[in-house]
This record gives sequence, structure tokens and C-alpha cells, in this order.
Amino acid sequence: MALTDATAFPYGLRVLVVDDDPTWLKILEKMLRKCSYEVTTCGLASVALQILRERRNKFDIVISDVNMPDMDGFKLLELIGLEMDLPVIMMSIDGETSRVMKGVQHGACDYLLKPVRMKELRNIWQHVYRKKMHEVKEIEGNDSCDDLQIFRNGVEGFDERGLFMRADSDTMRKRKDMDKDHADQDSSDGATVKKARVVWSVDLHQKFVNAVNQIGFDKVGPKKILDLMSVPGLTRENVASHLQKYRLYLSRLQKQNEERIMGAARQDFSHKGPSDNLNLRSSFEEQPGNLSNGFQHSSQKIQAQTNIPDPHLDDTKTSVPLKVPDKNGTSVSDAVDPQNITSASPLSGVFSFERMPVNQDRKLSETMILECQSWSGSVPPKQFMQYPKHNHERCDLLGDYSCLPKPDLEHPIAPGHLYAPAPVISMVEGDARNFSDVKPDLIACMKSLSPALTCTVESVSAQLSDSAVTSTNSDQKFSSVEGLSSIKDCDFDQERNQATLLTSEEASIICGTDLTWLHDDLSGYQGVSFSNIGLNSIDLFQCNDTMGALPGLQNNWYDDIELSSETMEIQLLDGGLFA
DNA sequence: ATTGAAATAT
DNA sequence: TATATTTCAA
Repeated sequence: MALTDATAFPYGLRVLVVDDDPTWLKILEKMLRKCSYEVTTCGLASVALQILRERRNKFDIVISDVNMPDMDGFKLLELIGLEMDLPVIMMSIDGETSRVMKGVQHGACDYLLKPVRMKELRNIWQHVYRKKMHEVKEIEGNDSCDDLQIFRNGVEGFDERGLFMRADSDTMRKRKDMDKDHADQDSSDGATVKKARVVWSVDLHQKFVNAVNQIGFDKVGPKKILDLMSVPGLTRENVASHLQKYRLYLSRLQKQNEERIMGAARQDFSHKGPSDNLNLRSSFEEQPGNLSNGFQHSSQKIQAQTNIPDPHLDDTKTSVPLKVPDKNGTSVSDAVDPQNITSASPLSGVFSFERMPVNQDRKLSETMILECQSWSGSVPPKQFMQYPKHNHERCDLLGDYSCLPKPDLEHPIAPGHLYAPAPVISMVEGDARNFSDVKPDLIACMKSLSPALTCTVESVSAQLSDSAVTSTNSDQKFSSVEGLSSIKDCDFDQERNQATLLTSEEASIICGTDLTWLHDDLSGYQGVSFSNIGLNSIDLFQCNDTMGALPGLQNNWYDDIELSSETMEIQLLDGGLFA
């Protein structure tokens, strides 16, 4: 009942701790303070007695070690019981039964063994409670009130001061800076106040994310984050807790993706060797729970999620990454030096994995990006969609054409949406040849999957969402092309596409359905920092085979079968398809 | 002193 | 249940 009820916890009970071991004294003091007791310490039994005599009625309970150099602990116990009738708790390093018994017999109300647990200390108020209860009953014989009430009255009668002060749930933190005038009400008596719960608002989380990204995921620590966030009142523990949750979240995402990838691999390539994997897999990100609940049906704003490639399946031979830009070179990434990023520029600080060990932390950085999209509060939840529940089997490619997104739905834009309409730069015509040269494996794979689809990859938009982008920055884009052979080899018009041809890192290719591919071949890139790139879509190929016949087909690679069959747009276009 | 993990609490 | 806090051991 009330004894264990936290609401009955009496803050501010005055405890005298007696122990000749200064270390223990310190530990106990700290723990007791944490339990919101008022603590006085002393290292000698005789001194303790003296203090108690001098400050009669200034203590509610005594905790004393049994072994004291100057006086036998039991003697002290006896004297205290005799002179001031305070509840005394004995403690010792050993739990010898006879001693414990002796302690209890001599009037100890409890016997604690070192090391003393927080929980035990937290509960010692109950002894005061019991004692008081006893007194109250003796005096009034009144037991009609509920225990708690009696306790409160009784203990408060002990002393004028309220002993049950606790924090008002909401404003402990605010109080810090705003409550200057009547700050005495509950803080003057030094009673510890219960910590207010920190609510990780979107704003706060954004700060957190920014800090994490600035520090670098590999060396984040609660302390550093706390410092960077510079939020008054926020504690390291708060940050640590949040970081814990954050990491949990990221690993969950990663796991989901891996599972999905594995599943897709089994389904799509069971007949092929692993080397045929083009590691251009995509899938929708699972909804991060509440973030998107209620948004699944806000169709047009749905943004397909990034996929994390499975490193194990990754076959670097089949995908030719962009050349790794020299860090000291003139790559765009130099434009924003993560080192120089300050909190004043929340946007620029988002991707700064510069010093992240490339291969080890790839997953993390990828996940980071995921996180940025889905976890960051700045991203409208509606851009995410729920992973459809329907079967994940591959649909027949041709059969799927009918439900492929219409061109104008290629880049669904919501008002205030993170992604602005993407200017599309068409590549020079007649690149099929080059495409084949570039990506023979891809072609082969595509052919094997569906001959009709060969070379129908029309437009690949590179896009990488920026976690820190707020609505006002909705045009900010990260763009890059990767997973494809060197762009130059493709006869890609460098001049015309200069803005989008980022020699970048951590970029992703998004197909028309806004799928983002994160590629493992990007290893070596760290620190995405191309902001302000206005283009977010690049028409890489114009392999004209089937495009004419299938005008509605945009950016649906073989790998998108699953995806395209799962997009909301498709559901909209063909409502019955996934009913 | 810090940290991550686990136990707890709300 | 999810999320925040606290404890605890490394």
C-alpha cells in the first residue's frame, strides 16, 4: 500500500549518517541525497551523539555503522534510543547473523549490509513512518484515517516544514531561469526536487540530431552531445537516455532493412548466384511507428523510403561507384566543412560523417540518413508510408506497368514538403550503348528478369534528403549519382548536369517513385555536404526500347517491382490492387 | 568521470 | 506501449 507508493515518499527527511569510513560516508551521503533526504554526516559515534544532543529534533533518522572506532555501534544505538528515541538503522560490511540480531535487539529498526542499495536507502523513510504511526496511535488511538494521511500529518507535525515537497511535474527546468522571485517556496529548504521529465520535442530532437551529426556518429557521447546542444537544464542523463533510444531505433531500422534485403534476395535471385546481385535493392522503410500513423493514406505526399543495402550482398564489381572525390580536392563536399559547422546552421551540419571510419561505419551512416528522414522531427511524417501488408512477391513486370506511377506523380510534392519538385535534366539521346557498357551486369540482370524492361531505366534521380531540413529549407537537396558507372563513361553531359553531378558521398539514387538507394560503393565518402543543390533529379538514361510503348513507366527498375507495387500512388491509381 | 545497458518509473 | 529516468557496472 502506501508504504511503497512513491507518492508517499517523504522528501527532506533529515538523516544523520555515522560511519568511520569516509568513503562510505561519501557514498551514503550521495545516495541519500539522491533519495531526497537531507543528509548530515559524521565519522565518529561520539561526535554523532554530540550532534544529536545539540540539535535535538533536527533529525528524523540515524544510520550508523556498527563498527566505530570510538564507540561500539550498539552502544550508540542504545544511547540514541534512550535519549532521543530516533529510529536507528545499523549497517556493516558483513552480514553475520548474530550481529544483525544484536542490532535489532538493541533497538535498531533495520540492519543494512554494505554495499547499501539505493532502494534500501530509499525505503528508510518507512521507519520514520512506522514510528510516527505508532506515536499517533498511542496518542489518539485514531486509525480511521488512511495511513498516508496520518503519515503526512504526523511527520509534518514533526517539524513545521513540509517534508513532502516534490517537483511540480512540469516546470522544474523552467523554474531554473524564470522563477527568481518566489524561488524559496520549495527550493529554500534544500529539499531535492524531483526531476521533471524531459520531453523530446521535435525541436529538441533536432538539436540532438544536429549535435550527433556534428560530432560524428563514431564518437558521439552523451556529454559531447549535451555540450553541443547547450540546452539549459538538460542533463547528461537525459541525453544518454535519448541516445540510447536513438541507437535502438537505428539498429531496429537497420535490422528491418537487412531482413527485407535478404528476403528480396531470396525471392529475386534465388536462381542466380550471389554475384548477380546488383545491390541496387530498394524497399520501403518500415514506418517508425507513431510517426506516420494516420498518414498512410495521405497519398500524394508519400515518399518512398531509403533502402539500406546489405553489405554482405554487396558486390562491388557489379556496381561502379562514382569516383571517390579527394577530400582535399574541389569536391562539393568542401563547401561545407563539418568542422566548421556550428549550431547556427542546422542545415549544414546534418551530414558530417567526415571522420567516420569508412567501412566500419557505413551502415551507421546509412542508417543515419535513414534516421534523418524518418526520425527527424523536421521531416513531415506524411512523407513516409507504411510498408504495405500485401504480399511481397514480385509482380510480373508487365503486369505492373498498368499501375506504375504516372509521370506527373513521379515526384509527389506536398506543400511544405521536404522535397521540392525536381528539375529533370534529360540526358543526351542515344546512350543505350553507353549504358550497356557501363552496366552490363545490370542490363543482364534486367533482361533476365524481364526482357521487356531492358533498358527502360529512364530517369534516375539522385536525391538525399536532409534530416535537418526544415520546411523553410525544403529545397535543399543532396544529389549524387552512384551505383552507376562513372558518369563520364556514360557520356553524361557534364556541362549540362554539372549541378547534379556531384562527386559526392552518401548519396542515393532515387527512382521515379522516389526510392533512394544508398550504395555501399560509396565507401570512402564521408561527409555529405552538398546543400543548395537545386537539382534533385537526373535523367541518366534514355534507353528507348520500351519507353515509347510504356510512357507511364518511369524509373522503375527491376528492383522496384516490389516497391512500385507498394507505392501509395499505385494504390491510388488502382485502388483495388492491394485491397 | 563517462558511458551503455538494464532496470524502473510514468 | 513507448518513452524517460535511474541505477549500475565497466
